[in-house]
Amino acid sequence: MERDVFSALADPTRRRMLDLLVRQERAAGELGHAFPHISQPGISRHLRVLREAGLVRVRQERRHRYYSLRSERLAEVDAWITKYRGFWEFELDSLEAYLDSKKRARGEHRA
Amino acid sequence: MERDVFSALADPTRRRMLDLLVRQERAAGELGHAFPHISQPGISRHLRVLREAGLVRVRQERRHRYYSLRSERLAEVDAWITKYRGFWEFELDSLEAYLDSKKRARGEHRA
DNA sequence: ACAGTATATACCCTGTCGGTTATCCAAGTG
DNA sequence: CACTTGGATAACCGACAGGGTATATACTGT
Repeated sequence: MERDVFSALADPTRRRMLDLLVRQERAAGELGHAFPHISQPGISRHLRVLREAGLVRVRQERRHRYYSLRSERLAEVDAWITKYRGFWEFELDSLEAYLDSKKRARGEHRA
Repeated sequence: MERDVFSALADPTRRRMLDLLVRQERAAGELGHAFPHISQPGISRHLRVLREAGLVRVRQERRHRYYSLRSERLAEVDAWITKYRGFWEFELDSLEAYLDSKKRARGEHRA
């Protein structure tokens, strides 16, 4: 338990699994069908990692185990990256300003 | 080259390095001082991973190599997580609505 | 040219990851 | 109860990640 969220997200298969869970919960087997090249135990272990990272929850109904997204941990990641958001907005602004100054320079040439 | 951003972010040391670069560029050695338990080559290799993931750029000046943040890739991660943002806002709304309905229920009891 | 500082690379070792097959368990069904 | 189905766990394996020490490279000042 208590596994690092970022390392859980490091694997592309697991990221795609989360993608599949955005709109609806899905049974483990259903998720598995999306990855025909991975064996059933492989799928099960990926799901375990996601569980241990707190990224999904499971609900048992009849014979099926339905996985669904848990928002909290993803929100943490979002919070982390928010620190940087201001930064790249600044960089893009700089680029824009640079291009803008160039354009203006050209304009002045012609004027 | 061309290394996966998510796996580069999977290591906590590398995340902290990025944190150190948010406000200013820093020389490799300067970054190293923040991690006294890791040897100089270890630091250098973490920086290489960040470089190969496109998360930082390097600039050589005199004897120093100054690392600074590159926004593009972080913006990609942000774009990825954006798909989920709506989701957890929905979940939080649901929670809020639930608590709200409870409060209202209590209110009705008293009323 | 030499010594010193800043950083990267080579090489090795160990632990973890992701995959596989075989097996187990739990739930539903005849 | 025996059988099937959905899914998790166990045991094993090759690849790789991340750490260390030793060494190479690059630039500076003398």
